[in-house]
Amino acid sequence: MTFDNIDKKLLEYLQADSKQTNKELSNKLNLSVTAVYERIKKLEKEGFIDKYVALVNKDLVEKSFVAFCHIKLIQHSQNFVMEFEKEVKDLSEVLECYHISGDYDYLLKILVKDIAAFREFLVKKLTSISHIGSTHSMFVINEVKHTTTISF
Amino acid sequence: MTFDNIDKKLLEYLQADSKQTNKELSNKLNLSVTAVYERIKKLEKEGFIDKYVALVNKDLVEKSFVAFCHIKLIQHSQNFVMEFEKEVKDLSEVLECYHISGDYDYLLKILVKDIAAFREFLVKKLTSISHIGSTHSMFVINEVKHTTTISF
DNA sequence: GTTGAAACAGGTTCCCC
DNA sequence: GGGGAACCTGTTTCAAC
Repeated sequence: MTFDNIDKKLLEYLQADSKQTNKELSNKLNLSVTAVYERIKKLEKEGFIDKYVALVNKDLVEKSFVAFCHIKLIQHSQNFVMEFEKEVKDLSEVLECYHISGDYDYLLKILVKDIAAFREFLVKKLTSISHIGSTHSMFVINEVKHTTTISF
Repeated sequence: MTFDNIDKKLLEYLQADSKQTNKELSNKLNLSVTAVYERIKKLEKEGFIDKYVALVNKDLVEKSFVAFCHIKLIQHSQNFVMEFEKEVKDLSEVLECYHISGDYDYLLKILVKDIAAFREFLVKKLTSISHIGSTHSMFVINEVKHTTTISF
């Protein structure tokens, strides 16, 4: 499909603020409202836009503690990998989980209330998951940058 | 301020899909449309909702390569830290940057087109930033989980 | 907090170029 | 593909309970 520079601009605007009206977008893009509307519908239909969401301030809702956790599995048989990944997906404290190259197998981003809640999570939930060998945690001291926006 | 269980439910719904109508939300929450409307406005005004955004499918827009990059600074004087953080914020390939505990000072999440683009980014942009001591990169083999939703 | 209704704005459709 | 106008759905405001 065609995906031109106007579409890229449009995606950048919608990633910054999805509540803008088509009229506002049409001004920024020098297009008519109809054209903007059709381009957005096209981007939605073709899957360029996954979904529209509200981003919540984690500090105000008492989820201020962020940690990254490296995890090594005991074994790497397909069964072990699949079971581990399935169980991790069900943990609401785990916002992100990546299978990565390097010394460890996985990198997890964890969000909880405070360090006590993190300890609780680590002991009660994470390390009780099947097939975990070792873990290594890093605490976030400061969030320097955090965006969901892909730039073109 | 009051922030009750209905507000939490409401935030969960809006984090999952911010394009729902107030009528749909009122059904799920067993509230009137007016009540939903007022709660949302309250959550926006008090800062619980940072913003509304579109989430873009990175693979369709040719940004399929994700890497995490550990960075150690040469020195940790306030000037060095501030300069480094300022420069990192301006790099569009860096979606996230955290000051963390542990062997390295920072953890960065990088998004680019492919491994060639990553090499380019590393050599041309990242390592030319001031005060960087050493770096250590980990490539994402598979994204097991990735959500922006905070659970309550 | 609820209901209902009125006013308005924006999304959506249609027809034109 | 883009533009303009009509239409229609959802948001916003308000009054009364």
